Amino acid sequence: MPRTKNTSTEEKILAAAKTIFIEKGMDGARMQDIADNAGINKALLHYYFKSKEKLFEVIFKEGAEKLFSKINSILNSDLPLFEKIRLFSNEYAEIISQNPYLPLFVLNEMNKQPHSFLENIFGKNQPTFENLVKQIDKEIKKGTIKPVSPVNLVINMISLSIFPFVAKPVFQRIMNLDALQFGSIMDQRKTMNAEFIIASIKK
Amino acid sequence: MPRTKNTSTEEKILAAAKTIFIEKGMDGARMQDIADNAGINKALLHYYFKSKEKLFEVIFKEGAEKLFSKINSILNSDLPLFEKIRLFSNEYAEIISQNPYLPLFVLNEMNKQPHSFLENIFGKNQPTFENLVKQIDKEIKKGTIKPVSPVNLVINMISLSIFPFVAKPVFQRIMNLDALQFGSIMDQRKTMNAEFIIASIKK
DNA sequence: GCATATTTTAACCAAATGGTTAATAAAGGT
DNA sequence: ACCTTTATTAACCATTTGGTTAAAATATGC
Repeated sequence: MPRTKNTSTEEKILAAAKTIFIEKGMDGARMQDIADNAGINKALLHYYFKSKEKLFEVIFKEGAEKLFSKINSILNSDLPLFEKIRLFSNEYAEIISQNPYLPLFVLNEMNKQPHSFLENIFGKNQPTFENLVKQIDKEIKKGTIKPVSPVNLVINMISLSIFPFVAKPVFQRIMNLDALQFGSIMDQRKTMNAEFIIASIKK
Repeated sequence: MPRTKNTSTEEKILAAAKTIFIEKGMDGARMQDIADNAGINKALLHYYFKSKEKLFEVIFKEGAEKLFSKINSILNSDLPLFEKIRLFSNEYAEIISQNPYLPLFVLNEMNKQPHSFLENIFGKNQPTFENLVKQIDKEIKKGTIKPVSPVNLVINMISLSIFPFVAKPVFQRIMNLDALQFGSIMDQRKTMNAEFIIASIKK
């Protein structure tokens, strides 16, 4: 049999697990489905990753990383506020466009997994938004933006970026959009989101 | 045995099913857990509701109804635009405050259940936003608001209302908020959301 | 009070599922 | 070539799970 030697078994398993877990979630995913999707024997899953939970942990951790790592790095960078908002919206929209089903997966599991599991994964590396907070305070004093709490600003930016993808079937239905129309609206929003946010705080 | 006669068995089942399904989702929910939560024998679930899927259908339908029915009725009412935005944000925030775990449940299942299931539940009753669209066009022509697509405006309003609850564990973690702090921020947002939206479109 | 219909339960069942095992195949080292 | 280690597989196992059933309890109509 012509086995593609370049993708190792472990990589095939990870790719398959990602597909299945993100589509079905921890509870809905079946080890047999992951094995089939990877084209290997089910026992290999346990040979390489010990248990379903351990395999899930790897996939979840990677997904959470992809989803959250950029938030902090951009929002705490040294860019001017409006540029920062634009960069965040654009880059973040891009990440999510490329992984449209990732947010729902991660959010869902963060709400369902026990606290101990999350603690173990996220550990103590508490992000900090000091830079952003100072920056916003300064702009408020300068009078360039209205008084706004940094927490709510961040919540708004993230909400506008992520939620449309999480609620895709809802919006498609209530607004009667086919997949193509929905896609092009999401494309518009890549630049629009930042302008919405800026307009809402600009004085 | 002193059976509380006022709550019928069927009602007890529905209440328990709601609790378990919303907490665990279709895949994670166990019929035995629902029976235990209702304090009855598992066979009664099938006696009253035939199958897990049928029971789930009832709970999901009720949840989706609660979540979506008000969107249309408010957005298509005859109120002036800004009042409409305020009413929507306030009322919708209230609904979700009172059912904080409902959105994730509904969104999750809408993404996971087969198209046929959703078609069967939502049927043909296609909501229409004609009123709102005309209203927005009029305000744009009058020059009271910037040019904005109604679709994106509605997406923004709903995103800001719902997403913070869906992503509660995320926001609590990245912003280091305890449950109380988070709750008080959500309270602020009940009125803030509308002002954000209005500020973003006002000329 | 009694026959009938409805409700409830304990015990049971078959299928599915995560996980294991023992044997086989392939790779690596010498 | 030969031995050892690593990788892979088919068959198997125990438990869980949605669902059924037959009998018991309760309510209903007369």
